[in-house]
Amino acid sequence: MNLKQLSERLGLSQTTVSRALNGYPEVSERTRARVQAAAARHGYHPNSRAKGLATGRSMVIGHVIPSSSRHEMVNPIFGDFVAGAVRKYSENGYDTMFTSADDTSVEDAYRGLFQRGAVDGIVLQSPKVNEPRIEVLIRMAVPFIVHGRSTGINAAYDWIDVNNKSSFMRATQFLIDLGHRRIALINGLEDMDFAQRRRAGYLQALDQAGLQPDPGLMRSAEMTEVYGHHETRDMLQSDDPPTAILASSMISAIGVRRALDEAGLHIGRDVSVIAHDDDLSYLKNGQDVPIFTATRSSVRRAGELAAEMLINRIKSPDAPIQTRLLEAELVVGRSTGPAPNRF
Amino acid sequence: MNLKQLSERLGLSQTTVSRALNGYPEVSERTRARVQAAAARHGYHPNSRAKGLATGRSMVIGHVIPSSSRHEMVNPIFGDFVAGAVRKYSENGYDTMFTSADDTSVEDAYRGLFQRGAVDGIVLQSPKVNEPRIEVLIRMAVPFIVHGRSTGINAAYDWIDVNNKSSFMRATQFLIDLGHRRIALINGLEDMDFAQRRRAGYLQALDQAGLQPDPGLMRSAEMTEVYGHHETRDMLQSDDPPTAILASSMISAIGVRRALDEAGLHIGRDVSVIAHDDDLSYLKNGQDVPIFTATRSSVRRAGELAAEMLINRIKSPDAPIQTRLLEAELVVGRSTGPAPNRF
DNA sequence: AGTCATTTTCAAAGCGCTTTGGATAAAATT
DNA sequence: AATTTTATCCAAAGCGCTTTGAAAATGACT
Repeated sequence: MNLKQLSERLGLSQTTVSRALNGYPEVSERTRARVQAAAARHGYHPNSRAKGLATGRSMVIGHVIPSSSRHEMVNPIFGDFVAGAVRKYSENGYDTMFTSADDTSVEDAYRGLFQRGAVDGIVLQSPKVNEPRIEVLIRMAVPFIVHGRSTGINAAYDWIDVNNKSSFMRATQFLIDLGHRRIALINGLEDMDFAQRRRAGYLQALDQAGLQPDPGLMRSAEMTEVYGHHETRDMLQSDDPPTAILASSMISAIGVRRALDEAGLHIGRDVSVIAHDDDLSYLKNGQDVPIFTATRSSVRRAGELAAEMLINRIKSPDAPIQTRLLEAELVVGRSTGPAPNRF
Repeated sequence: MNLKQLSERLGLSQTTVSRALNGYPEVSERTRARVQAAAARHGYHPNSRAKGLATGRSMVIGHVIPSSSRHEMVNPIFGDFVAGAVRKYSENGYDTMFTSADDTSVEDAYRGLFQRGAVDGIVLQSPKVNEPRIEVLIRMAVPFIVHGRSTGINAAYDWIDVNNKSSFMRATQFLIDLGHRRIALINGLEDMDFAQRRRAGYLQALDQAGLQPDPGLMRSAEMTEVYGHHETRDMLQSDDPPTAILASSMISAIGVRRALDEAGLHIGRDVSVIAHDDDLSYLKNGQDVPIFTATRSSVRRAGELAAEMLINRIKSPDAPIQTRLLEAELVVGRSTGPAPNRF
């Protein structure tokens, strides 16, 4: 059932039917009601491709799946971020399109999506330092938003980010206040922008306390459970092991916990742990009492906000740049305590 | 730059340019080369909506995000399944579209996607028992594939599934062989088809060993970490606690481990644990030695296979029904051991 | 009753592509 | 040299919608 057939059945022109359905005022309410009833009865669904062709808008937002080709790794925050965003898109009549691309062809993937008219806007996730994709998007003049930021890119662009630096500074400070001096940082991949900022916060807190950073206590890799376990075990075997550990994700914090358990160490007493908690739906940090002391910021909420900001950008391409910095909350759980072996 | 402009610039008709670009034989190789060069030089990207309108195919596959509205929960396997599928789609020239829908409007979501021509095929994830969505899709005559199956639906449809029953039967059998008699099942939501099948396997193994199932040892809910922890703690407090636990996911198994740790019990010695492992990229079950004894089946691989099967279905709508049952592998790790307190 | 303003409807063009059914030029056949 | 094949290329129609510019119908006002 298409517009033509529907309009013939109603004895009206396509124009009138189209207008009736799209809420234009140039059509009497009686006619509109009649048209809507007929559309519902015959299950008429306007063809979105034809509509897109005619309007020049696709009503679709594009995402590129953030899978690092190196390790075939899907970021665990992906699901929740997307769930938040997609819901906002739907509310505003937008669909969502995904493409995947290995690192070599991301540029083509973005070009593909936008230049062939498949999407009206793009979300860029997991930016690296000096993220080249940002300039690609700017050059294409596509509305986009970055989830995160990219140090080294001076151009202005819309972004939404957690204040990674301040939250890791605060967490480090918290551990220092508890008397810890040997504090390890189990961070994300070096070239990720968020990882750099978190380290900067960590270093600054150490510096303010007059502590020398120890390169042996700063690890970085993809934030898996196995990685958290491996690095922790490694550090525990050193001559001067850490008494506290900052983990860049709940997933690797779980690995940290496993390594501590295996070593017979009690978390929160022998070794303190603070994790960054994205508040994933399947991995809540406890129910009433938090399991881990954590810097918390809901990635699902970030997805919702990112979607709203992007839709605004699409509606007003020339509006001033929008940015939004979310502050993570420090929740104190049972994984932290005073440093042992104090004088 | 569109086809018309490109063809004018080349001094050729739109027909010829279109054919040259799409690999039709009615065009000389010299012309084709010239056209391709010009297209590349001017960054010509055929508009996919126009193409779709003309061909009647959208070259897009639709997914509906499996978020149970009840708990705003995103299934953790979502990311990996999708990553596997999307890659296969790309290889075959398909894009991927997502919609979200709360439980009340799923039918509309599917209708919307297909009937307005937005997608050529649909993937249905996380089917429940008597899944009504399947009949909706059949009635719409849309090519689709189900990841999982649905007990109670007699109609024939394409599906790919893990042999949940046999793998849980085997895991239970394994625990029985180790001398366990009080075996708990921490399962997914009751109404999920996979949960039913897993329980059926569990019950059958108990039955074959002449063991009475204990309702107090069978739990089911959404498979979060907190849930695994909560149920385990609850069961440990009973008069006759289990000596072994089967967990329906790695995530809840992590909660199980946490509860055991808190109770001062040693996993694999005091209490044995077997988990179902979807082989998620960020949550590998150890590297060399598995952490948990587990029934393992890669959900990413399932995504790839589902994509292939769906693309076949789209290509040949009248081909016989395809189904595929994957056998999970039982990997023995360090979370299982002989039952304690034997006579 | 006649005029003007307003409401309601419509025909047709256009969005950017594919594809059908020729037409033309070059090569092969008689 | 005339005819048939074959290789190239093209004009135009069509996919299903929106939207412009105009026409018809209605109502309001002298």
